[in-house]
Amino acid sequence: MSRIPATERRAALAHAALAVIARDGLAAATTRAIVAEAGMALASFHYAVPSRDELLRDVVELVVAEEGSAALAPLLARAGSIHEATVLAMTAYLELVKRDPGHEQAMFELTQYALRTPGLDDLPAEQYARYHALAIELLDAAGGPWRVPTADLARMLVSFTDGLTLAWLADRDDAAAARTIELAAAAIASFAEQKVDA
Amino acid sequence: MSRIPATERRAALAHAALAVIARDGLAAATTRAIVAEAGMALASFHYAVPSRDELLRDVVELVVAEEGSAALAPLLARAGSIHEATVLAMTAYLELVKRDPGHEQAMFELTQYALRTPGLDDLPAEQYARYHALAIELLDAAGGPWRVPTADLARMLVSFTDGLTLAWLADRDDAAAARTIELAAAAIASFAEQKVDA
DNA sequence: GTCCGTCTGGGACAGTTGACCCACATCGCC
DNA sequence: GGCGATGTGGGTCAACTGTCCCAGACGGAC
Repeated sequence: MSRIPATERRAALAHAALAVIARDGLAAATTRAIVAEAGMALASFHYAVPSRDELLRDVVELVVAEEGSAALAPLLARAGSIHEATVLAMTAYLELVKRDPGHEQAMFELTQYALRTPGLDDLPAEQYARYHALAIELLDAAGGPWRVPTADLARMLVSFTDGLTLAWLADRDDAAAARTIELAAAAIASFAEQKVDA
Repeated sequence: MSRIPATERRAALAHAALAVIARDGLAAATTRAIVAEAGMALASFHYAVPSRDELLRDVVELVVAEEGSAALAPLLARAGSIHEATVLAMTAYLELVKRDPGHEQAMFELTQYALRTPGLDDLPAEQYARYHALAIELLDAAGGPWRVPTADLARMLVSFTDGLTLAWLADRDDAAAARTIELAAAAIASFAEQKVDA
């Protein structure tokens, strides 16, 4: 094993941990499983990271940063109507989930774990603040102005996406998920300013 | 310890397990913690239940049955408009979550665990089928007929409730949750038949 | 009152876990 | 070319886990 600075190892361990969690679940993400995934010796773990929980904190931050900006931002540009844009964006997101369900499930597991763990219990609030901020960006890009505060609509969009994912993970019903997206998009589009017809 | 038939012990263990999971999380629900909560000897565990996973299956079924029918059904009767009824129902549900957040989080943890565990991975689909069926009942009771299939709307309602819960568990923002409910209720009410104005 | 199946309690087991320690290799710098 | 800081590897530790075993206590049927 070549010599690698501790900071790099720490990042590599976070990536390895995420891979293990996505594949086998959070419970299987033991220090041994993580270093095996990273191809390191067990001792490197506690040399690079004070504790397992500390590494999981890194993992959550990694997931939020990566998942958030990289995956969702570019989806909303084209498309004519707001309804269409919303459907496209949510469908693209669901495709992402379908392609790697474990990865998405890993996020939920990490959030639940963080909520239960002293010292990590501040993370979920941060995590969802990031999501909500991202949703605001998306809604702004999608059209607007909106008849209701964009922040409120953003929170609804995030809630909706989470619920959609959870339900699909549970029953893997592609068709039902698509119909739900259609409905949700219609609901969101109905809050657009210009759509008020009465 | 008085003599108790195995079937009763099994039920008592399931309740104890749920209590432990709600309080300390799924990871803390060891066989020892569960029997301690139930006030039993460790040996009683494997006398009453073949394995820990088998008990967790009981717990999921317990949660689905109890949570589902008992908590949500009676909430929707009164109220004038569909919008108002929806707000009332969702607010009541959120109150339930606030009163015992651990209980609600336990459900998510159990679902995630079941998805990862061979032999339990059929449970989440069943669990969500129950939720969806319950939501259909609620929507039927709330008013209707609806402009879209009730089943689709039900799935949206469940997704929405899950997402709402998840977000609130993460940031505990009561006011934001209330505003999200308002929006969601408006969205759902807009799918009511008589509300078509155009 | 005897007996047999049901239930109980304490103890034990092997396996796994997070954390740690210390002797050795390697690197950049003087 | 030596030297101190930085990284590595193997082995080890106590704690905890799910599961099991067995001797005994209790209950009701005869």
